[in-house]
Amino acid sequence: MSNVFYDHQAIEEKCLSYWDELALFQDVNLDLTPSDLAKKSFLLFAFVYPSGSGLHVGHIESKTALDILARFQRMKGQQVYFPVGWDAFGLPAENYAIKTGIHPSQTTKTAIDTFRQQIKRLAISYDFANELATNDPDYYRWTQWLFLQLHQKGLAYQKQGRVNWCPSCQTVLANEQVVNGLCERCGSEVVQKDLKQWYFKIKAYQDELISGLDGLDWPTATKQQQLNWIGRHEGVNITYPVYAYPDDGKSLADGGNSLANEGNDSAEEGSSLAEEQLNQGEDTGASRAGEITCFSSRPDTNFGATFVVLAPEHALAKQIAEKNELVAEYLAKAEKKTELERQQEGKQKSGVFTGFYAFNPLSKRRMPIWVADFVLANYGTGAVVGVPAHDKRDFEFVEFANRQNPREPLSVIRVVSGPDGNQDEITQVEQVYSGEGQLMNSAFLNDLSVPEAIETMIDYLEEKGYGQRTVNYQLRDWLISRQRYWGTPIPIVYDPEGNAHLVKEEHLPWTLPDDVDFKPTGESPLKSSKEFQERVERLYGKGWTPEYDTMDTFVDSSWYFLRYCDSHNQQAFADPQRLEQWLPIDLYLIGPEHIVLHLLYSRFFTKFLRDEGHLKISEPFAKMRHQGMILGPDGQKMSKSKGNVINPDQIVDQYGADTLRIYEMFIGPLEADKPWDDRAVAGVARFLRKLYRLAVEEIELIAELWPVLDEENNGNGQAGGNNQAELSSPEFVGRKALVQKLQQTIKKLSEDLPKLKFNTAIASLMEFNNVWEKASLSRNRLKTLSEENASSKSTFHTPYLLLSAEELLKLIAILAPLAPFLSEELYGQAKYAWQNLADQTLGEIKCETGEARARRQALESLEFAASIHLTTWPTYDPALAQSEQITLAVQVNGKVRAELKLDYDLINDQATVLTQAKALPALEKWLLGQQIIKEIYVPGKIVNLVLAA
RNA sequence: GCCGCGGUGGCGGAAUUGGUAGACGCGCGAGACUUAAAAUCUCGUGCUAGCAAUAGUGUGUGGGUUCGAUUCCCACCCGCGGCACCA
Repeated sequence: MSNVFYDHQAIEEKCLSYWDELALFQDVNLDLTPSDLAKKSFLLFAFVYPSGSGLHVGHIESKTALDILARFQRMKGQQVYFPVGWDAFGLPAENYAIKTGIHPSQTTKTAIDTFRQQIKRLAISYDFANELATNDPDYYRWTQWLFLQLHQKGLAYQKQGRVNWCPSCQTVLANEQVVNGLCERCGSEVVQKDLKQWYFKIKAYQDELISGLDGLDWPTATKQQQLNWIGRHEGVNITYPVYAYPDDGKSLADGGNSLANEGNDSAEEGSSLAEEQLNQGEDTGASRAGEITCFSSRPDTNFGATFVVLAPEHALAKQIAEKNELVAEYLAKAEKKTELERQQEGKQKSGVFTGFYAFNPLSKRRMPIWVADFVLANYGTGAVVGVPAHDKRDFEFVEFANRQNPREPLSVIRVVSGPDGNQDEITQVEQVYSGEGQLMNSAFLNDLSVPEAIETMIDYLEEKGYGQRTVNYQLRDWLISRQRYWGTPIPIVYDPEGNAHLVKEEHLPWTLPDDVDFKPTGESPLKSSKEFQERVERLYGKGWTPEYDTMDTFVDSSWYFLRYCDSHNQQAFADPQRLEQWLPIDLYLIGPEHIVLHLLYSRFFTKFLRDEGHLKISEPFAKMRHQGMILGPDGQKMSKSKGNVINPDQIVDQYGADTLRIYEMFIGPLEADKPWDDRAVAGVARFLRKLYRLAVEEIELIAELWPVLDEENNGNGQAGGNNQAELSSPEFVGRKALVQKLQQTIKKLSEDLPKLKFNTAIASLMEFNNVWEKASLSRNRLKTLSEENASSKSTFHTPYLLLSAEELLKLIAILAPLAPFLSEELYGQAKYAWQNLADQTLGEIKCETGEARARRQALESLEFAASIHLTTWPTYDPALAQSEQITLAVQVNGKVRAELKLDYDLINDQATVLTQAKALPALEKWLLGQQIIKEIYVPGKIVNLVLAA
């Protein structure tokens, strides 16, 4: 018996071909009946890029997690849809093609085949009948269709402008793909280029992308990151008149108006010289030179605004540069800087004075206008007012500016008091205060709090016509053009005059040509295709040309879940009823690295298609969770260069797929990062081997013992008609504890699996296994003992069962989602061993008693499904799962001093519990001569006796 | 700087409507089997003192609330992730 060997290789091979034969979970019916609708569960795993190196252990973690859930839900009777597909376009395959000359379609196909084979080997129960790949014309035809729809609504547009360019990848990048000034893919320094590119107008949905987050069951951190990225800021756009002075000699085109009647009403004492000069405008020769609008989220501090700064890209800055060499020089320098250089300069301020002034009507102050690259062109208006007392950057800029131009220093005016009413002058950067406080030096705002002052000020500005309430967003439109080959062609053609036209819908899929030269030239590789050019001229006319750019692969991967609803549909991207039935996704498991880009884009597409009448939902992913990363044994992120990569194939070869699955689920919470531990893998393998051995022994024993079973062994653990001696026999006690543990384990798994708490679920199975092992051990001892004694003709001991057939089947069933191979094998063995017992063994048996016959027939009539994975999830009996006795901690003054064994029936009997507790011998020395002033009993939890001090 | 998450034995981690901290696994120690090793099995294992019973102490630090705090509140320290001259 103990030589039972779990031959994982043979068993896995056998199961895989058996499941293939059954087409288990393949091609599920996606047309739901109304009663099935409530039970539908659409489980989605992040789209995978099929890289050449195959599946890594990180993939396996998240795939296994969802697979366990899928299998569990199926056993619970849910209608589960668990599809798979490939994010197959992308740079690595193309770069590989450049190096080797092998066409990306070839490497991609090979990679997908490898992935699919590895996934099957791990028993991930995907529905492969609906598999899709983004490089399939059947798929990208609808990606292109989506482009057409967006274009027709004005949400896909072409724009000339400065864009991020990766010199190594030879393509533009979206803002989201630039990380700290570097290309997120290859790490090269990103430079700016002026190009005409295609954009999707995601900003059209910016408000809904915020409000839509409210009802979603997503981790709060994820929601927060999306909010940060969209970056909504309320504030006010304040417009200031701009003046030039004759001595500066650079008046702008349309100047000439005097300041005349500006700001008479709120005049304060102590006007500075500058203000007086301004107020006397005409006399000093100041001339009106247009106006400038600045965005501010802190208009309450506007009395402390002492200067204005323009971004180098600002229109006014460019205008000034035409007549001012210093400014022109600065703009030229700023333009050449890369994102990285701007960032590396960090807090090092630079800038140049323009010679112009803005007039602050509140403080009656003239504010010198500077140009500096710390102001961003594409946020707000590209111009800001400087409030150095309450903004660190502004203060640092003042320090710089006053070195640069000491003849006309910028001043620092405190307008908000600090904590404890601090009103000190601000002379050092450490004093700059951006927190809340009382307003000061601010006329009608004085003594108001910051929020009050903001409201009062905005109302005032609006009333006076100086400003207008505004909302700004950090989100920018999505640049989707890529100068690469291996992607979805943008369905646009140009007429001979260069005007863009949509490719006609009947020409979709607008196929990616094959005859291209991959060598990067800085231009789109599609330019080299003869076929592409000929196709356009044939279909659209002489002199017409195709759009040579392809789409960002995020376009492909941000609507795939819709296609899953109906992957083979030739008439539409999916059938409307299917979409309505299956969406939204019930659980999306995705790595934290996709939180910003992919999710934002997917939500944008969903909202757009809803507005077009194709979808009824506004949010695609009702519930989302993230898996953590599996780190190398050294606690570092796995990477080839560090040599700490674990190869999953090798683990499967050595220990089997179930071990790998359970190990990865066991090492820690799904969402946490956790290091790989080789020795712990072996521990999991040991656990499964023991479990298998115990189960096989029990299966055999059940089959062996049917003719001689007695009541207590075949029952459900209840006392029945046994006498006292039987009840207290070790085998009865051992069996009873085991059955109780089984009930508790079913309960634990039923609760933990839907919550994705696989680590604790597995721990409870291990606990069960430990109890089982101990019980089995004492049974074997008894057996050995009785065999020895049998020869000397003393007491003969009957072998006994620890688990009944039904109980064992329950155990095998709860194992099924976690260890699909092991449980299928055990299920098959049980079926084989227990069916047709009479045929197998009756010949050897002299006489079958009536009772034994009944037992055999009961065993034989157990119904077996074709697979354990087609059976239903076992139920548990709460009464059986509950121990009859509980152990209660008894505290004295909050410290545990004794334990009280308590019958479960007495759990609510406070008086008895307290009496029993106080009588505990262990408490004697603590209570002796002490007065108890308070007795606390929390039913089932604790007793605490509080003594007088 | 802002936003978010976290800090528990030698290690991964468990336990939260406040109720015996350390489940489960790894490692480690002792023992059994073996000529020996591996494998397997048994017992032990937070720390300190003690042969032991036992006592003290213990969930990043310092306070607070409570009969009782890993859990709640306040302040701080450290780590991780995201965003970042966003005015």
